[in-house]
Amino acid sequence: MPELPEVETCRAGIEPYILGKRFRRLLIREARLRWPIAPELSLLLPGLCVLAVKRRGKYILLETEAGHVLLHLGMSGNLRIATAGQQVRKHDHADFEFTDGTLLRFNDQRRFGSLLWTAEPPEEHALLRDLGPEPLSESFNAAYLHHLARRRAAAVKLLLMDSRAVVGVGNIYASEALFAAGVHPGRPARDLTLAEWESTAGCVKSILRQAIAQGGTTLRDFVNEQGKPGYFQQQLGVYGRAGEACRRCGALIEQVRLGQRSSFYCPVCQPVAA
DNA sequence: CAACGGACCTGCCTGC
DNA sequence: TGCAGGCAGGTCCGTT
Repeated sequence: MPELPEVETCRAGIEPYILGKRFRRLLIREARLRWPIAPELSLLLPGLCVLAVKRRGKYILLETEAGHVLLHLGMSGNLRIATAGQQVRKHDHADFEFTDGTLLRFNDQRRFGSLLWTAEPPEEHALLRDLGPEPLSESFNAAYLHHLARRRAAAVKLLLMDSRAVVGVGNIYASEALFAAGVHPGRPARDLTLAEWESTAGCVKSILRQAIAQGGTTLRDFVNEQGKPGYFQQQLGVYGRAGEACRRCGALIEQVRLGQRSSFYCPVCQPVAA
């Protein structure tokens, strides 16, 4: 479900409810996520304060005096602010309860998400250590991509979805950014010119910024901390639109499979040859 | 190194 | 109506 815009929507949404609050307890209903929730976390968390609510790639980090809670939403994960006594729903795997009564509830149908603890600086954690640059940072630019891709025969879309190359870009926004850039998703990454990387990097940034401004994309079930959907799906140019007319040229949008993921593109706006 | 397939899960939709 | 198969916003891990 969530790519960077949805995770950022979630982070920004929960921040005002939990920043500066003190954990009273952690209730774990189902510990079997991508990795099991460490049982010690229930003992360790009470009494600690949320000093910051940060994001790195698709991870949400809750900073405390003693370490960081690392949250990943996987494909179907979600964080909601619940009110006291609110009915527990299917797949509500964990509740963070604060001393003022605020409840942060983690729901994840497919259990690909994770809830971890690290006492070391989070950037040194095994899961964050090798992550590439943030797409909205200066270091994510054409020169970086051009150099990184010089020996990569794999499709450019797969490079954009490789978290060691850049974080936060998933299946929707990779297709959307390449459409905006006019680059065919299946082109070998090493074949793109510096000018094409210029366009691609710029489009990744602008698409992500627009999606964040719209509260993310809701295809099936993404909702923010209040249970409200995002609105970026109304601006999707190609994702999920196979057989429909390109909004720019009218040609029919095509769908191919790259790295076991559905990929969408306009055959006219995104020609195979540069 | 890079590339690929399989794995982890639940639920929904399609077609027989 | 049931059931098999495919698909879904992620990403780690083992093998070539």
